Amino acid sequence: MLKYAQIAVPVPLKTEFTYSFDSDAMTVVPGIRVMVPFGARNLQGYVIDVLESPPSTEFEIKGITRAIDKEPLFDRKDYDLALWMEKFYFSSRGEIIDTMIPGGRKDTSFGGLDADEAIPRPDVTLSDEQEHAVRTVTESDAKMFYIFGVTGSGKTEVFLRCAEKVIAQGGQVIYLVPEITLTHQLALQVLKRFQNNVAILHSGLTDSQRIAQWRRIKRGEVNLVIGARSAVFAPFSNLKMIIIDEEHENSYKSGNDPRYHARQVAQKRLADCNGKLLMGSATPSLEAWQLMKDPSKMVRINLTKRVGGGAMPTVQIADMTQESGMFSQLLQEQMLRTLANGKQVILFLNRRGFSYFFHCRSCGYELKCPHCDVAMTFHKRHNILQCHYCGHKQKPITVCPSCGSMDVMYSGFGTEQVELELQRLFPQYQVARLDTDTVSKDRSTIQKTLDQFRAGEIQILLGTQMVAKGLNFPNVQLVGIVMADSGLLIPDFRAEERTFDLLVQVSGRSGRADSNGQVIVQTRIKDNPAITFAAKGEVEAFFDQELAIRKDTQFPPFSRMVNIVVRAKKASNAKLFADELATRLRAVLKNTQVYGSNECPIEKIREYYRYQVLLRSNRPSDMLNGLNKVVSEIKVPYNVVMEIDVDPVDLL
DNA sequence: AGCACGCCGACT
DNA sequence: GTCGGCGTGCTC
Repeated sequence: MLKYAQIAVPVPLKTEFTYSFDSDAMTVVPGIRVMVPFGARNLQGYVIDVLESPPSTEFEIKGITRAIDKEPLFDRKDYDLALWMEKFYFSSRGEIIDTMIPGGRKDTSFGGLDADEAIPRPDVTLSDEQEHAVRTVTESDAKMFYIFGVTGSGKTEVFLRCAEKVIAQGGQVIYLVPEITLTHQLALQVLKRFQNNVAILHSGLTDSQRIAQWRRIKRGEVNLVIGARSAVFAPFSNLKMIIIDEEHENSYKSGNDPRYHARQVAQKRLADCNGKLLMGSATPSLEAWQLMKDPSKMVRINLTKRVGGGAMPTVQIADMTQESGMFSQLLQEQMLRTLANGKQVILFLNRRGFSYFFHCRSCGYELKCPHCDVAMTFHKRHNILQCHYCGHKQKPITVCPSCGSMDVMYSGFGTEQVELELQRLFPQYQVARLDTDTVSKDRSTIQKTLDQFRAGEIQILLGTQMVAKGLNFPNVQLVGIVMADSGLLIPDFRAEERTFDLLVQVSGRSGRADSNGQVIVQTRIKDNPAITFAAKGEVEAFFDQELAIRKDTQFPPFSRMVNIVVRAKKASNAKLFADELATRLRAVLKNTQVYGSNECPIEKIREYYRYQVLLRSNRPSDMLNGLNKVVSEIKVPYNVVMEIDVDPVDLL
């Protein structure tokens, strides 16, 4: 018999499409994937509904090519969640379902760090603090809990015990970790502990492996799921708890089209099933910090002691305005001393490459990527200039392309240059560099480098973000932050929060086994609160004063924001529409400030000129409802692209 | 978002 | 004369 199906397709259109199929020839039920002809292409679609007769005959109805699944991959509740996200994040249901179900969009993450810290120690008895934490979470009627604990205080063990309790009572648990923390080692440990009761959505899985895991979850064969951001969609039918480890991490917010935040989705899911949200970090987001002030909203649980013993390191600041070169006197001396004692050093710098700016001293010309409004980074090893935004590569130049002068200079150093300098200054020691340039070739290099470092074959480990988190090397006694300011110079109200988080996390790598840990923070702005508070180890004081600033200035969490980016190949088209949009928004939105349109901090990326309109409100429903109205009414020209980011984590 | 169609410039 | 640039429109 000829039947019809409503199908969502992964395109940015907030509609479903009607297709026909012969129910005698194929089985099509809601929740399965099908292949459908869509315009000139063939797409994977998601069956929302099956109908006996077509809803309209205004258009030509095409037939479903084939059914992909036998069993449904999602149900009505999942679909409702997708609809909620469609409205909340201004996305399309097709793209949302495509992100929820594995095998759709590619997960761009690559894992691989050896996060010893997260490894549970099954047989240890809990400390009093941990014991108390588990009891509070499992016995209290509250719905949100926050484990605020220093690095190494045993949060993971508390999380796992809570999960065990929930599962023992017949509930199901999702455990979210930041992308880089989900490692083979952690996976093995959790597997050992939960055996075939856990599904691990590891970034190394292939699409079909992911689907296989998804089916196990859907059938209720497991009661625990561990994974990064998108694991928040795991299709449990009796979900009772979601755990978010390292809650402050930005990787919980998706950077592309449904720009969802896993924490928000988690809250939505839990509200619908009356489950508990359990989060934790040594450096909570200010949103969480604010909520913790009111125990009726979120219960705060402190873990104050490192379980393995070991005191927090001492922190010194090196004022780089008084120094020349990339290493301060202090850092050099202490490195020598530490190395001479047979101890190891980790150096952190958040910039890869050799140097950053090409500048002509005759005419002032600055070299930028031809496709982006971004300086090109020089990579010495491959002797190439590269754009870190679009990947464009070109030959290095020695003459100014504008005036022909040879009086040019490269400035601003990255990890590649630091590595060279280290080899020059400490020729008797082995240096290894860990950043995307040294690692992307093959993933095993990370593990190999870390193994060599652990074995003591390498004495100085230099790296970007990659060395900031999770590493636990007992023999590391000195951590140097080569340039703490890099994150502070960007125009973003979260710059200080992020810098502070990073400094605290990196500092946590020093002195894990004994009490002689040392951290040296090099900076040109030594009085910046992010730096001074991190140096003193005053975490709570920093968050309190930062919260006070946010309150005064009415930034989140005391308001909500939406960043609307309008981009087009021709700047004038982007600007024209952005202005029109801003005007409409100003006319319609109540209790909302509308800023712009303005050029984005990065004006051009990949040949697209970018303008932004920023919204801010302390009556978010007014802002979001009004925005919905404007967006549905306004006509976006074909030559411009509009991207709406609700609760943005950065404003670039 | 893709992909096709269609209308103007510089090339074998 | 055509190849191909991107501006415009559409997708059951």
